[in-house]
Amino acid sequence: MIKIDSAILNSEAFTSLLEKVESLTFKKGEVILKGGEICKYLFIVEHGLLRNFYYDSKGNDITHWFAKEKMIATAPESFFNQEKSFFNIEAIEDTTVIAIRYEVLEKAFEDSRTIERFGRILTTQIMITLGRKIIDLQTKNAKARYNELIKNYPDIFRRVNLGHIASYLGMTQQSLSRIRNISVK
Amino acid sequence: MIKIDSAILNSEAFTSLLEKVESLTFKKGEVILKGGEICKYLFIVEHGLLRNFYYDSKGNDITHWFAKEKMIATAPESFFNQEKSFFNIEAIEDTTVIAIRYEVLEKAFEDSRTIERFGRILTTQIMITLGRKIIDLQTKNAKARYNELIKNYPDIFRRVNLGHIASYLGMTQQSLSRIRNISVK
DNA sequence: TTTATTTTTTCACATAGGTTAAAAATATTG
DNA sequence: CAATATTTTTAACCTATGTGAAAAAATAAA
Repeated sequence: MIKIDSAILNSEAFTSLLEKVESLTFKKGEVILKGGEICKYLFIVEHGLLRNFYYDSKGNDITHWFAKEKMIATAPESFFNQEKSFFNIEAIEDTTVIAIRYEVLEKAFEDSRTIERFGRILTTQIMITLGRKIIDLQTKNAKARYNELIKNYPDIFRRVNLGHIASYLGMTQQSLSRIRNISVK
Repeated sequence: MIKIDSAILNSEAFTSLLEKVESLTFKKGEVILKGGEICKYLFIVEHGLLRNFYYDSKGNDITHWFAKEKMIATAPESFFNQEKSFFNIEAIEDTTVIAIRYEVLEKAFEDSRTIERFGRILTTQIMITLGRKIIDLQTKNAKARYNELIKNYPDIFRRVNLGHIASYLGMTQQSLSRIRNISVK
């Protein structure tokens, strides 16, 4: 989950980019991107909550990422390489986003050094965040991953149902339910 | 494991950057970066094999990444943010690298649009690769992760000992040994 | 070679977490 | 408010993988 610093959001270069972006609204439950489509947008969430998910080989719905206010949501591989998406994106709450088209962002990278730099720093930080998630999955058991999540995102359990959180953590809903109840007792 | 396209390696801007980089050689077994230090270099492997690893909460040595010829090795968080490293890097084989200092790279990002773009594209592709590894850890069992690895990196078992590969795959050495022998029979 | 060292395999047993199914709780709708 | 749908919990059982220890095999060193 990547937060964009408001200093950047308020910069001149970013303001100029903002003139070329779209403001979109999604209803709770709405699917914004379906697997197989090419992801046209990079979203920055203004209000609400998006979920990036995919179907594994057995057809299970697996949450890959959540994006709440000020966070970014997209299907990275599809968006940045403009190829068919493995991921789906849906709105878990009524959500408004700033939606940046691929061509607009590429153009902004051409035109503005600041934006290109922002893009590089952003992907760098996403890279670091993903690295941390790999470490968690590689070395922590289910309970430790759960504890990590509530430490970093205490509000998530109020906003997202258990099944989605469980798959995000790499476990079944039943396991998450069991773990969390043992934690309380 | 990220490969750098030779077209980029041969570009003018990159050639100019190459004048400011260092060529370093490491002996097999040599530790190049210790956890707690600040990672000064981004390495591009010319010959040999580097291993990026860390110690988990129980003190186990966990492989995070391998980098063979034309691949990149660094401690991303430490290098890009110039903070103390969680990761260690060691040479698994006698290895020669192109070593780019942080200040040199930052300067190159300032001076050259091409290099800054290269940096952005590079971190984008690393981001995508890490995303794939998360999917594997989240949804595949030990045997499927093993099969995935031999499909993509058939030579790795000749160059790296089992324990390092096992921790990279998020399992014990004994499990990997068991899995691979069942696969054969 | 022979010996020492490192790496890999094997085995018996333990356990975290998966599976399936059902019950309970909660939310949504007419 | 009753009826229906959705989400969460519980429980019994199962399986993949971990654990600890040792043997075997491979590799390196003397």
